[in-house]
Amino acid sequence: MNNKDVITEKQRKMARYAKAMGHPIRMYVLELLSKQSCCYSGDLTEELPIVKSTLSQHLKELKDAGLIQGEIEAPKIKYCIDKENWKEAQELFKEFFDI
Amino acid sequence: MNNKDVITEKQRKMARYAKAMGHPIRMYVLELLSKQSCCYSGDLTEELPIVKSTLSQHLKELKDAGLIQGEIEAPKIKYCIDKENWKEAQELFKEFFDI
DNA sequence: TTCGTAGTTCGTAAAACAACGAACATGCTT
DNA sequence: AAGCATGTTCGTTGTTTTACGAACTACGAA
Repeated sequence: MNNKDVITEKQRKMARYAKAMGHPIRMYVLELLSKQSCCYSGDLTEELPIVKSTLSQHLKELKDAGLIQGEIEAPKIKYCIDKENWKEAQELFKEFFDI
Repeated sequence: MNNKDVITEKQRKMARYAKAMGHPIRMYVLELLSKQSCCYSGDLTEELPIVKSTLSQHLKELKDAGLIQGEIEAPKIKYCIDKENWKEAQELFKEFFDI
């Protein structure tokens, strides 16, 4: 109906991923996970200059964006990259930056 | 230098670029400019479902993030990719996604 | 000089984000 | 059952983002 809707689905998806990556703390977490397969929230709270509730919110955002996933490993939660979406993001950025 | 600051300069820079890319309108503009070298604000207002003042704000954000630059060509303003920073972003994302 | 075009800036309002501490939920271990 | 460890959720606060229309600025043309 709206012929002014020129924004593509790819652009929306990339914006969604990019937005999730738009905070230093979240970039830190993503880079860590992309390199070491998994980690626990507690590991991060020790290293990072934020309290656990704030970290929890950042992790939730990354999860909502689909970039990471959490697996219960009581009483902890193991976080890893969501490989499927990670790959999609990878492809999108690759195509976007023409690399 | 704060030695408790585990967040790297690269992570901060990427977060800054990612944040600027974190909106569909801005992704649209960036993709357009990455493909056609330049455009005018008026061209965009016609295509996009937002008013010119809103577009102006988005362009300002892209400019502040360093991803685009504007050149006065009275009475218009010609927008292009900021090639130097674009290249930096390219490298950062490339390294980050390991591509 | 006055008018029109092209954009930016200002003022405003609603929504989203970011951070914290307190309270809560969960599931081991005594 | 009671306590502990690990996180999440809630409530609050202040900031930032997104969007709009109105007002403004800059410049070229009539």
